[in-house]
Amino acid sequence: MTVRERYREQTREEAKRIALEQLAESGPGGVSVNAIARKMGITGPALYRYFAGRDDLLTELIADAYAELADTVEQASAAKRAPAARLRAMANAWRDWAIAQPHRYLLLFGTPIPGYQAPEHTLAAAHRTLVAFAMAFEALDVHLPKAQALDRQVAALLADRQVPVSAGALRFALMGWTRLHGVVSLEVEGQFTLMGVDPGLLFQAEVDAFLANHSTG
Amino acid sequence: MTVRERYREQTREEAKRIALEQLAESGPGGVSVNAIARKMGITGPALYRYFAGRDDLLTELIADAYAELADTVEQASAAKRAPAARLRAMANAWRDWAIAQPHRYLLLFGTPIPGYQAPEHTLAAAHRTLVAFAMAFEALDVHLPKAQALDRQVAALLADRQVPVSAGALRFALMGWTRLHGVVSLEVEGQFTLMGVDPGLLFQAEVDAFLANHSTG
DNA sequence: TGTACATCAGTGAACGCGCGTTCACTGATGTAC
DNA sequence: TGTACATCAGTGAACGCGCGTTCACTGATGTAC
Repeated sequence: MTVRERYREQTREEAKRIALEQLAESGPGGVSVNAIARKMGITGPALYRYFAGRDDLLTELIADAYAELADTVEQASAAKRAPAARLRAMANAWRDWAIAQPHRYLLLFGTPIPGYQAPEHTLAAAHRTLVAFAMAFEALDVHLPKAQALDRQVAALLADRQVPVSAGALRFALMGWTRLHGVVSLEVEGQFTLMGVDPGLLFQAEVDAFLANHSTG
Repeated sequence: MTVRERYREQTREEAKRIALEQLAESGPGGVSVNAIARKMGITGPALYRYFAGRDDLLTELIADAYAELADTVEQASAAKRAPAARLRAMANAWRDWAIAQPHRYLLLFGTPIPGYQAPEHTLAAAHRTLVAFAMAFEALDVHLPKAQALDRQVAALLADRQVPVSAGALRFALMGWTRLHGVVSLEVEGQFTLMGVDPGLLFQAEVDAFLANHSTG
C-alpha cells in the first residue's frame, strides 16, 4: 500500500465519519456531499475523487453498518458459553449496537431511502446474522413445533449454501430476530421512554419469554 | 358550516391527499409545499392560508395516521367475538392497515423526521391501541407470569385514567404490540420478501405463538 | 334589494439558501528510465 | 541522482434546480345595515 493509497483511505474514512455525524444530526436526508467537504476543509467537487456520488456514499454507509452489526452478533456467538447464555449474549449484542448508534440502526431498518434499493449485501448480512442465531438454537435443546409451509420457505434460504442448520432452527432464528427488531426499533425511536417504560426491562422480558417457551431445559 | 368553510376544508383535504401521494413516492423528505400547490393548480404561497407551514402539514399527516390506525384497531376490537378471535382480528387490523399504506406506517414508526418531535397525540393514540389490546387480554382467560418491575411502570401508564385493565394485561398488550410491530415493520420494508419468506405465514406463526403460550384454553 | 365594508383566497415577485454534479484547469506527488 | 512524464488531488466557476417563507397587492366572496 503506497503512501497515496493510505492517504486516500484516510480521506475516505474521514468523509464517512462526517457523513455519520450528519446522519445522526439530521437523518439520511441531511447527508450532503457539499457539507461534508466543507467540514473537511476542501471543496465539494473534490469529494468526487473519492466517491462516485451521494448515492455511492450512502451505499457504503449502509454496507458498513450491515457488516459491522453482523460481525458484532457473530462475535458474541463465538464466545464459548452454554447455548442459552450465548443466545442472550447475541441478542444483547444486537441491541447494544443499535442503541449505541440509533441513526445507523435506522439507516438499515428505518424508512427506506427513496431512490435506493437494498442490494445483495443486505441479504448477505441478514443471512449471516440469522445463521448465527440458528446455529445457537441448534445447540440449544429445543422442541420445535411444526410449521411446514414456513419451514419450506426458510429451507430455500439454505438451499445452495452449506450450513449445518435445520429449517426449524432457522425458522426460530427468524422469529427471534423479528421480535428482537420489534423491541429494539421501538426503543431506538424512543417510543418506550415516551410511555415511561424502561426498554431494558421489556427487552429482558422478551428474551426470557422466548427462551422459556422454547427450550426444554 | 358556511360555504367558505366547506370549501376551505376541501382544499385542506386535497392538499393532504397530495402530500400523502408524495410521501408514498419520495418519502417524508419529498413532501413539499410548493410541489403540492403546483399539483393543485395554485401557487406555493397560497397554501399558507391553509397550513402554517411544512411542519404543520406533516404534523397533521402524522396525527391523522395515528388516529386512523387506532380507530381501526378499536373497531376490530368492538366486533363481538370470542376473546382470542378478537385479538386475532385486532392484530390483523393493525397489519392490514400497515401493508395497505406502508408510507403512512413508516411515517409513524419509521425513521423519525429530523426537526420533529412526537407530541401528545402520539402517546394518546398509542395508549388507545394498547388499552384496546389489554382489554381483550383481560377478557381472555390468561395466566400471567409475574414481572414486578415492568408491571409497576406499566401501571403508571394507567394511573390517572379510569381504565378497567390490570397492569398484567397491559404488560401483555405491550409485549404483543411490540412483536406485532416487529413483524409488520420488517414486512412493510420488504425484508421478508427479500429473503423469500411469506410475511403472512410468519405473521400467523407469531400470533399463534403468542396466543398458544399465554392462554390456558 | 341595495349599498358599504370586512374578510378571505390567491398572485407574483423576491429573498436567501443549499443542493448534486460537470468541467477545464493548476499544482503537487509519484514512477520509469 | 536526476530528468521526463504520468497520475492524481483539489480548485473555482458554472449549470440548473427546488426549496420554505415573506410581503404587498388584487379580486372575489360574504356580512351588516
